[in-house]
Amino acid sequence: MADLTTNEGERLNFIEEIVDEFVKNGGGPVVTRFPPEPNGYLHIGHAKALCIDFGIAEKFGGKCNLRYDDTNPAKEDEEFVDAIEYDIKWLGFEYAAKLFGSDYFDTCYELAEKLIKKGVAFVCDLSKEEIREYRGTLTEPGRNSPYRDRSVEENLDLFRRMRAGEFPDGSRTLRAKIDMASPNTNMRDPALYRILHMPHHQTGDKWCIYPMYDFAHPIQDALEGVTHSLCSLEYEIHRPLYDWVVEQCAFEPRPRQIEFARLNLARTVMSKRYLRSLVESGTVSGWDDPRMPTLCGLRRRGYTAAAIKDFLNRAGVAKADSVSDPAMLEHCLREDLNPTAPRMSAVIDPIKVTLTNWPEGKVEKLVFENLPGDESRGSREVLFGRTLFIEREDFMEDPPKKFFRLKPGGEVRLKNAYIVKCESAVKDEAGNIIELLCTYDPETKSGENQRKVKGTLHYVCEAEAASAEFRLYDYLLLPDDDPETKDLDFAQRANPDSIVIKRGFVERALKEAKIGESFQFLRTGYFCKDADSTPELPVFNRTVGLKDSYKG
RNA sequence: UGGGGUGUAGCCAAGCGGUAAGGCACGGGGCUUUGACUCCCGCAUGCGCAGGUCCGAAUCCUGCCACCCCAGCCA
Repeated sequence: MADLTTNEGERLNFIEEIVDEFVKNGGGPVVTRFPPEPNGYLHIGHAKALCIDFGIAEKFGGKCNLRYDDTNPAKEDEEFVDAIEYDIKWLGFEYAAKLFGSDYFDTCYELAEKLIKKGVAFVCDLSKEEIREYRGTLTEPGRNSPYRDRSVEENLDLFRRMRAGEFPDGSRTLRAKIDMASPNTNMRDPALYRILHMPHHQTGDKWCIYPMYDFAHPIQDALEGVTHSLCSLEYEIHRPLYDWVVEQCAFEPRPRQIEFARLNLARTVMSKRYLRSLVESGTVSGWDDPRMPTLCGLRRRGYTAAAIKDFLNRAGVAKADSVSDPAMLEHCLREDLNPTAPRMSAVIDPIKVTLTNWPEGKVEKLVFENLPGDESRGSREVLFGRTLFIEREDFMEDPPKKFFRLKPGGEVRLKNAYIVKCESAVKDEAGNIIELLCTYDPETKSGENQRKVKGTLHYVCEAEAASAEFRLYDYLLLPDDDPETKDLDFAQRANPDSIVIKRGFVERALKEAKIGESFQFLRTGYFCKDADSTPELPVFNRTVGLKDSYKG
């Protein structure tokens, strides 16, 4: 009988191996969950967790739930709920159910009473500071709370009154009775419930006590039938507590927590605190600034869901702390965009070219394939005439050896048009080159002549040109090894050139492009039309440049 | 100094006692009306270090080193 779980020969990551064994041992349907806290926007690090949670479910024929981890109303907000769902769907994942941790508050409460009755939880009157003092340190054991031995009746009474709102915030907690001498400080009678007189975005003012993550999460998992609760490495130390809760609540079957290393990207900071500071300080235009590692930022930049997922899959899943190279993400992006993005012409930093032997007023129509190699994408007409614009960097007055572009006396082909020769450069009083005077060879029209020249340039003809704004992005952070700034904190390592705005020209047709549409601008890179575009001035974000093997 | 983890190439990452996969990056070459794409070729006598077991060790054993996480009424 065919193996229904995994393809033969396919290498499984360590989590998949565990799940595979689970399934082969008759463990039943696989259930996972993606548990974001609705307190911010999803970023590419969350996308890794998303890929793992949904990927495992899909690979083993199971399901994955979206469950908001909303046990702390002080930090969360409804506004993030919709944004999170939008991003998940954009990535192409479909959750079996949309749930809130707060859906289980009643059950959590009942289980808390159950633990009190079992004598493994107690109401503690110690203040935050006192609890810290009693907890001990990494090397010294803690001391039992003086309230640890209250009777079940007293604990029950106190807990019910906590729920009834009789006590102020911070005055009491419900704590697990585990082991104040445990070398794992998470096991030193951790808090299970705290008092918080604060309305919750889902449950309103029904509650004034809220369960802690460590108590609520395993309960939520078990109640949903989650078989594998996948999370990042920092929760490894919480696993004994997770298992303790499952054990004490007597859940069967037991969900299993497995931890993996979170995604890190070089020159990219993913912490919510840092991203928030970038937004609030105005360093970036918002959470969806194209320089942000948030999914909305990457999307606006022109990154595709397919490329992000491909990158995450290639980066792999393991337990070793690692820092991935953004070059791999960019590779995946180009690979995704290359076969689909229409080729268009755009000149980002223009310099005027006049073809002195081209008849004044004459305009010729050229034919450009929209996507060479894919005839189904059709072609379009592009105008060509006496006045053109090329990239300033495509001309050098005194070029090095292997400069295949324009130079005095040199020839290049203008893409899909003619071979032109640079006769002279016109300068202003300051010596800046302001125009190139060239001649064209009428015998060299594309497709009609075999004469070859080494370089081919892109251009936009004046008759064709529409003004456009180009936004060129770079990392928000300076390199780690920059001697000037390497020891500074993130806030002081901001890259002043993380955005460079240019004004140039594009083919007229691009004015009609839709917001978010991606193109490859010939010889320069992949760009996507930004929402800031107006009918008069289209704006293009550089998603990623083309690879460039020219060593100037 | 306690406990929990992790160390394989510049960056990820396979490897599960039988003689170091793959991807990215990088270098060289072919093709090219995008210096793109694509196609060839190269890239760890070596697996944190030191011993040991074994015919044979990245895989097993011992010791050491480095890095990450934990002392929230955050998640």
